[in-house]
Amino acid sequence: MTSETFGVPEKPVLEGLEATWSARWAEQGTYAFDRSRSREEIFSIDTPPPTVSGSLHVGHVFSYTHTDLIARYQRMRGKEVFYPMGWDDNGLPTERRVQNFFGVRCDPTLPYEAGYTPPAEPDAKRQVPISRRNFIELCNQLVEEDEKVFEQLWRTLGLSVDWSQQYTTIGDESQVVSQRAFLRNVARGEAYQQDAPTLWDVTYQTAVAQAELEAREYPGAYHRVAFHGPGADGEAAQVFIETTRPELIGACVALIAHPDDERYQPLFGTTVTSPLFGVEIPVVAHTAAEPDKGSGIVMCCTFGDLTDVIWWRELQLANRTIIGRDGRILPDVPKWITEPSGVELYATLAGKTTFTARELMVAALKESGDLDGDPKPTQRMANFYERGDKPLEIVSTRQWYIANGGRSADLRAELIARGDEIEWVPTYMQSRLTNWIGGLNGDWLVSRQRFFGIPFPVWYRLDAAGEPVYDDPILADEASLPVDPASQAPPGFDDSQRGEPGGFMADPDVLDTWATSSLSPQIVCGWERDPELFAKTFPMDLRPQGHDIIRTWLFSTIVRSHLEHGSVPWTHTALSGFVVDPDRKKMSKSKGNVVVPDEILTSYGADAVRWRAAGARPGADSPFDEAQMKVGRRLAMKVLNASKFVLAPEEQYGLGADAAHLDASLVTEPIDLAMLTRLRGVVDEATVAFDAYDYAAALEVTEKFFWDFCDDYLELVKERARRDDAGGASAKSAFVLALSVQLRLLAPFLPYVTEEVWSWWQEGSIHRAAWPVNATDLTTPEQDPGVLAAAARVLADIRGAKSVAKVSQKTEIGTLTVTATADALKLLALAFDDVRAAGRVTATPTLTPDESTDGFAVEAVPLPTS
RNA sequence: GGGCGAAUAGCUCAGCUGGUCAGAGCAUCCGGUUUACACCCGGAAGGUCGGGGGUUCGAGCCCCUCUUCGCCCA
Repeated sequence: MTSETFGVPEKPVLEGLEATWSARWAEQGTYAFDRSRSREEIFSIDTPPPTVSGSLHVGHVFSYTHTDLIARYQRMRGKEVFYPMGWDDNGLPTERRVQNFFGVRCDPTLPYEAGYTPPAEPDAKRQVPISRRNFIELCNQLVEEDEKVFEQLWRTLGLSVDWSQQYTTIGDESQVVSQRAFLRNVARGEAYQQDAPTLWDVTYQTAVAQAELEAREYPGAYHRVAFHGPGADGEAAQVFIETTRPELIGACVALIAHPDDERYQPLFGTTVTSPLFGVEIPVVAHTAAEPDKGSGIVMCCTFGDLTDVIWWRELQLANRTIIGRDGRILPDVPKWITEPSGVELYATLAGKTTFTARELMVAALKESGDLDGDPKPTQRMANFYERGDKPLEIVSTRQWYIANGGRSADLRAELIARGDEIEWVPTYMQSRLTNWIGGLNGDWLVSRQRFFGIPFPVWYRLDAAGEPVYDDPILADEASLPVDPASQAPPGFDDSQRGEPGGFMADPDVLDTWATSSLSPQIVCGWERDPELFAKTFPMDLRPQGHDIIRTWLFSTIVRSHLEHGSVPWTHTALSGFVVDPDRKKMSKSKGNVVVPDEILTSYGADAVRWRAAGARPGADSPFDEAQMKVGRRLAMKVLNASKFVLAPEEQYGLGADAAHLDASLVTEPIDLAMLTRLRGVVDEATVAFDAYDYAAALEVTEKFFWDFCDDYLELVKERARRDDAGGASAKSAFVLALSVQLRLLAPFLPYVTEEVWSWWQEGSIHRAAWPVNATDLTTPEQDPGVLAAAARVLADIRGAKSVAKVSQKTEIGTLTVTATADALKLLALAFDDVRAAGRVTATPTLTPDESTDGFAVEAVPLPTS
């Protein structure tokens, strides 16, 4: 084999490696999944589908790199890696992006318009209403373009994904899986519909699940308001409550105080009347009332907050809804308000926003004298939908739920136990799941009043009056999935009966996006579609994800798998931290501190960016620091240059070593053997670290060795390596043996530069090569690594002497005295010729044994330069 | 208020079950045009390991407590 076949470039560069090799990998199917392998040989990864309507930032780049490190390691260990990529295009983020991008909005009442073209100059403020089908077409069009951009970025980054295995959360396969899983939940009684108080976002006009809540500070004011009771002797007595929401007085159903609160004990069981409306209100006791808050007695409404819901449920209070889904006061005067003045007041509130209604109420309370003092401003915690900017209202609506343990202690215990079956990286993250499950207080609300999502495979019969019969839904047949009930008629009906009395109507809602992504293992593994694949990949081996979505994605995936399969969805989960800006603040678009991945990939190269990502340990947040990328780039560059030096022919000033030198029997020099002995330790450590998903530690130990290899060993031995004798052969063989092992150890981190170098002298892709194993890759005899350490130590002191003398490192050493213990000197002697050559020691050195010395004492005197 | 995590050189972090554990890289400073590499090489300086207690022959490492920061949940 001559060097012409492969060839080492004169001046290797990093530029262009991404384009060259990502194309080659695609062409040669380097990362293609071979499904003929057995379950034991397969490692399956439940990749997080990124939200395509968002933009990728450097945090994504880091966490996807972390997964890829594991994928590449497992592949080199001989596993067939099942590594698909998904795109999360389902749901509200896409709707919002389509609205802004095209300047349209969905109006489900409009008819479909074939060949519709959106406005040429989109105006986000004047969105053109279009039909649901047109809207969805635009969603599909946009996500397709977004997904191409994402794929290109992932390919450049070098993710070893099998690109033939892609899915989207809105795609047909996801629809089939989501609908089928839902139908089975219904059949087993795990999914049900209920008319119940629901957290409602008035902006997006949709129900919101507990997991999507976010508590935020919200400015408000305490209003001290009088309710009226009969005094002891028939005189009117006043009971003061403090509320931040006086507009809800008309929805008041009870006043509640703590049972031990002596101030209010006489009132329990009696009634008072509400101010302005004169409605009779019971006074009751409940332990959730806080005596030291405000006046200690609180007004319970339909519904001001989640505590009101608890009271409503536990105390069986009346339902007095006055706020509609649009967040405005309902138009009709409620039947419980009968006082003429109350009716009149209500009429002025009807149709107003809660904000306006509050102002009107405050004015009326002031006038009637029921407001005590001025409102006291406060910051209260209010629940928000995580994407919304108005506090959530609680309205009564009919929604679909899936059991998640929120209403069953047994199920909670089972789900917590599933968490125990999973290996967590890092382990402490498990407590976040356990705590979350423990704190659940309601089932999982899965219906959303949105458009771009997977529809419920459900219709409702219409009775003779045209009213839907919700108790007896018509469910789609599994064989007919995916189904769109809005355009398809249920079994036994035809479309002319849609909306007619005696006919049917479609369930108008779509499934929560988490209801689909919670099935990602079922989607990618081919549940019910490809039983052979499913058996070989499920339960999956690894779920990588961010720690911020443990309560949503991780938890809901466990729920679905537990309910459907009675198993965990995967055996391991690895949680990535965030990339934070240098001030340790989370990166977000609104703060303007987002680092765009393309820029750093272009400036430093994929290998350098991956190197930096690998330095962030699992679960730990990592501040972004561009200076760090330079270090990764330097490592990649060093790999190129050191490899070139070893492999290039002599006419290129290389050592001319090649694959033919991969012969352990040629390595005879003690220092060469010592270096390889140390490398064996590195292989062991890196392997142990990777097995524990600690890629950062694997990189650290490998990198440390590599720099020492370059700076000390290579420098010590390179003169001898040029010789044409046994000593030269020993060095060349040691070089290529060490290079082969190190390239493979670095391959998961630096896939481009290691592949490039591998191609100079080896057949096939390094990424399909075997992870180094000492028993086969490093079979040289054991040698005390102290030989190398001693030589490196003395060489460092010689360099130091030249540095202090401010002379060139080329300067010859005239006097050299080394003092150390006899044993240490013995080790040094085994490599002393190399030390003398590397240090340019021309004079005869003096070696002085001294058992009292610790380490080496070196005195080196450079010769004066002429 | 509860849970989890973190606090080690100017910066980013290693320091595994207590005994060469006071380290690395970056930045800084000094020096070197060295036929692998100026996208380089060598060298130096830098910290009473957040504060206070305790356990121990011995503590960044274990226990208690306080302070600060981050995330999650109330």
